Parts: sequence; structure tokens; C-alpha cells
Amino acid sequence: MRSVMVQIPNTPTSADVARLAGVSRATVSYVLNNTSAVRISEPTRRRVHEAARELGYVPHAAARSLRAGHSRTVLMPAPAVPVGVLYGTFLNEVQGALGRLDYTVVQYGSVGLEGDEAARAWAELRPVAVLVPGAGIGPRGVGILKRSGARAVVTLGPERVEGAHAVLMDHEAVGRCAAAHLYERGGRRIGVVVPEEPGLEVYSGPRLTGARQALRDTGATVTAVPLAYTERSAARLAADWPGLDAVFAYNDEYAMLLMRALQDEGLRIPEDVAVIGADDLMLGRLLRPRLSSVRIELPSGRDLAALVDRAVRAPGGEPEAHRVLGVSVVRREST
Amino acid sequence: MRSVMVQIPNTPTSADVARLAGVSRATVSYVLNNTSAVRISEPTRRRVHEAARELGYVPHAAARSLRAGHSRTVLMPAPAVPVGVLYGTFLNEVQGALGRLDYTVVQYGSVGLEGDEAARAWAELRPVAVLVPGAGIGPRGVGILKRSGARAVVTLGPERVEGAHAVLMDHEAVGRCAAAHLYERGGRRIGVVVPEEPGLEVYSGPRLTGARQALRDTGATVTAVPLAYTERSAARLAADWPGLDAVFAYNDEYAMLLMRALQDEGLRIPEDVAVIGADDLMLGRLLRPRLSSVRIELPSGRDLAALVDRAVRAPGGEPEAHRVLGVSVVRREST
DNA sequence: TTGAAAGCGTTACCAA
DNA sequence: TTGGTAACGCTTTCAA
Repeated sequence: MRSVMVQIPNTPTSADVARLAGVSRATVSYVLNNTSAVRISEPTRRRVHEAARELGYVPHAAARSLRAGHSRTVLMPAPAVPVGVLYGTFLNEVQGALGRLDYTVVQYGSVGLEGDEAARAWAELRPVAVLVPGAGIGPRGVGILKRSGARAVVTLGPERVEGAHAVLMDHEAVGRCAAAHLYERGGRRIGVVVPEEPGLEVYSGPRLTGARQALRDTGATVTAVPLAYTERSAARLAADWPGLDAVFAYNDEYAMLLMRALQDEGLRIPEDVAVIGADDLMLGRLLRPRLSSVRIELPSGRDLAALVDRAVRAPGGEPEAHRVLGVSVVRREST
Repeated sequence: MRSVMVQIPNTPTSADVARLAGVSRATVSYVLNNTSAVRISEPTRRRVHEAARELGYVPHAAARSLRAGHSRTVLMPAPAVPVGVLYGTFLNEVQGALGRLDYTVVQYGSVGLEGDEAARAWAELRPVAVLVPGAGIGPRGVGILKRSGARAVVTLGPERVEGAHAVLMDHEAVGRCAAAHLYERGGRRIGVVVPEEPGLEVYSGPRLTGARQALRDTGATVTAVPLAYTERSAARLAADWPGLDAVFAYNDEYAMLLMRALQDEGLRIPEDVAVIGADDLMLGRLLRPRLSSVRIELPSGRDLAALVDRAVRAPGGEPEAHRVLGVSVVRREST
């Protein structure tokens, strides 16, 4: 009655495998999961495997985790904006490392969801751990996830969130490092580029703050310089240059853009304006003068995966906070 | 007996909500899902909502889709290599558009999985559709997914796969376009950069082939030029330059790298060697001479989402194949 | 308007 | 060594 009417064959279940192999569903489960508590005869095993192969049986993850009461899914909200090479590589590393620890990593496309709403959507999947980059979650969101069985919530960003483990990316340090370098090289009226593109405030804010911190009590001034990632915006800024003698340009891409616009206006780098970026991209080395940059060292994906794993295994523990992000100036010719 | 022993409160189920609200589980389901076939009194609705809020109830996606027999999950294998900004933006667009069509987009971290193995892992999640970028799946994989209930498999890449819908990214056209332009500008000994980084063959191969096609019967020669994305590799290549008078450098980043290395060797661009990249990145416009580039037009994320949606709703239909990728040369100063 | 009960695909316990 | 059975959380049909 059931499979006769449909053209597309119903997807085979373990019951189908059992029927074909002439055994019970339990036996199928034992065989396919290599359950060590139970000994199954070799001929039976073969029959079961054979039947599974023939039907193209694939276990149903939802049913399995429903029964088990937990999953090994680690959920990461997918970044809504295309993320830099550095960070992108890092996220891939984390993914690979978690995979090797036998977790299933799922990036959840959360475009359009915000705050607790997003947390609730993630919680529906009952992940064993959640890894949130940026500032996508608050204490309430963490609560929702934990109550839904998440054994670890780890944030990856500039600030700590109550109840969650934190991998603190100290972007203030980036700003401090850049500003200190510019001051040391003689800069006194120092600009800090703040990208106009939305979504970057999480990083640009702390970088600006860090620069301010570093130059407090030095007599140097710090000016926020808004800049969009377009040639027009850069040209306008350069044409109307507010007389700054040094700039920390947020990252290497903005730095390259700005440097070119300043040069086109006849300003000499670094004599008239010193420019430093961040991320130490290779492309910055191709310009003339070569671009100085703040090199940012992210933790290894393996370390982060290990942190998640530890948190999952010992869910009771106090949330740890790790300050990461090694920063150092790579001085080239633009400062 | 059950919740007394655990410190972490058990995650609330709809039964808990029902108990607190003093109604049956059925009623809870009706209220929370706004089931229109059934009328529930306003006071009852309020009590249910109240109870759900108080307990922090979040429905269990696995249980729901198990019962329903299907999900609205669209699965995309996460690209294993960090992907360019162009393609990354496109993937984000697709994700957003699918989200607006009420699909849940899940990027599955498939590092380390290959071929049918990967397909099987994806199939365990019983997605309603699978969107595979690159060359990550074969006909057998498609079969596995379809038998597991996927109503649409869409590949996104240079080649068609039996049984799957195809969004054909015609990278040969990119190569053809670049090569034709170089020939027209006077190039006769033409090089095509082939990145040494693994994972890029899917794109670099067709681009090389396309260049060969375009120059067949013209008398011009086409030479594959291996290049790693490092200054050393570029310097070595430039020092040992095989006398080519024009190069298609795979994309703008490799082009920038190569151009700088050639300049450092004293070769003039474009007089001695013409260079063209691809992707039309802004950064290419910052070099001197400004970099010429093949501009690649991807389809809109909304179109692709619509294709997926159509395929899901009418799963019987013949697989469609769409040739996308508009290509055009943006000539600047390097050719 | 509400409730009881069946069933989705798995696995684990207990019995044979 | 194998099989029956209950239970995971949810939705939906049927009955009250």
C-alpha cells in the first residue's frame, strides 16, 4: 500500500535493512554501530552489511540524536559579512580540528536573525556546543542555549559574555600597538580609520579605543577618520586631508586604499603621512613604499577545538576566559 | 525522581509546558504552531504562551522533522579553502535569500571527508536540498542524497553531474576572454598562471583550457606557468622568466604578485609583458600600472535560491542546467 | 474546545 | 547470539 504509489522510492530505514537481512532491527543497530557489548556472528554481520549496502541505507541523524538525548553537533553562526582571509582560515582550522575530535560542525546561516531570536533558532538544533564569533549573543542568549542542553557556549570576540567561555580577541591591543608605533616614529596628530561598512564596529571600536589609550598623556591627538572601502571615499578624504601626520588605517586593505589616494594627492609616505595597516597581508608588501602592518597572531584552531572539547566534557566548570591575539608591528617602509 | 538529581535543569519539553499550563501536549502544539484548523480559546492560548516563556521552552527541531517526515534544511558543504571575496559574498547572498524563503541553511564542515563518504554524511541530516560548490560530488553521491529524501541536488561549478541540477560556472569562458584580449593587444607568447595551492585546480584547469581554445589556430603559444602565492615563488619565476610577452595570471591577487616581481626584475608592464588578472578587485586599481582584469558576473543569490525552491517543489522534473558567469574584460593599464 | 494515542527512526535494556 | 519492546519529543488524527 505504501511504496507502490510513489515513484521516488521511500528512503530505507533500519527496519528495511532488517527485513532484507532477515534479522531484527536491534541486530541491525548492533552490527552497524559495532556495539562491543554484544557479539554478533560473522555470517549475520555480513548479511546485514550486505543488505544495508544494497538498499543504500543511511542512518537518520535526527532519530539517532533524539534517542540518544544528545548530539555531537557544534554550531557556529555563519558570519554575515564576508570575513577576511586571516579569520576565514582560522575558522576553517577550527572546523577541521573539531571534525578530528569527532564533532559535526554546522555553520548556521543566521542572516536576518538577531539576539535572543537567533539564540532560540540555534537552540532548536540542540547543539552540544555553540561557538559564536563577534558580538552575536548576550547573557540571555547564553541562558537559552544552556537550558536547551548546550554544554558549552564559547564566544570569540572582544568582550566577555556572562555565562559563556570567552576567547578574547583583544582588538584594543591592535590599536595600542599601532598607535604606539606611529608615535615612536614621530607621529603627533594621529588618525585612526573607522570603516563605514556596517558590521565592522565590533572591531573598529576597540581598535580606536586602544589607540586612544596608548596615546593618553603623550600630547598626541587621536582623530577618528571615517572611510568607506571605495576609491571615491578615499579620494575625497585625501583631497580634504585634515592635516594628520600618521594614520592607523584599520587593516591592510583600507591602508592600501588610503595610501594610494594620499599619494595621488601628492603627499609623500611616510614623510608627510605615515601609514600602518593590520593583518600583514602579502599584498601590502607589493606597494611602494611597502606597507607597515600590525601582525595579528590568532590561536591555533586546534587549541580552540580543545577548549570546546574540554568544556563539553566538564560542563559544570566556571567559564574560562582566554586572552589571545598576539600583536606585533612589522615595520616596512610606510612608517 | 528525574529532575531532582541533576544540577543542570533538564531542558523543558512541550509536556512540561502542558503540565504548567494545565493542558494537554496537543493543545500546546496547536497554540505554539498557530494551527488554523483548530480554535483554541484566548485564555488557554495565553496560559500556554505564558508557561512556554516561563520555562524557556524551545522546540526540538529533530523531533519535529522526524515526525513531519521532512525538514526545510538546505545543506551546503562549507568550502574547505578560504574562498575569494567575490564568491564569499555570493554564498552569503544565497544563504540570505534561502532564509527569506523560509529554509534553514546549514553549512556542513566537511573537512577530511571525500566523495561518497561526504555525501553519506550529508544525507544523515536528511536535507531537503543540497547545494554543492566546486567538484565535491559525483553521480553516486547524488544518488545517495536523493534516496535519502533530498528533493534537489544542485551543483555549482564547472561541470555537470548526472542527476543533479547544475549551475554551470563556465571558467573556460574566463580563460577565453583573457586570452583573446591578450592576443588582441599583441601578445603572441602567452602564459597562463596555474596556482600551486591545492584545491584550485577546479578553476585553474578550465581557465587554462579556455585560453588554449581561444588561441587555437592563431599561431600564438600558450604556456602553463605554475606559481605559488608567495613572494619567493614569484621572484624565482620572474628571475627565470621564460620570455613570455603576455600573461593571464589566474586572478587579481596572483596578477598583483607576479606584476610586482616582474617589475622588480626590470621588465616593463605592459611593454615587455602584458598582465591581466580576474575578479576585478579594487586593490588591483591601486597598483601602477593599474591592473587589467576579467570581470566575473555571478548570478544573484536570489536567482539561485529561486532555482532551489523550484526544484524542491517539483522534484520530479528533469535536472536543469544553467550557464551563468558573465565575463568581460576591464582594460586598464597593464595590458 | 480539548484530550488520548499513534507513530516518525533509533538504540538500549531485558528476556529468550 | 538474537529479538521484543519501550522511550526520546513532537504533531496530527480521531474521539469526546
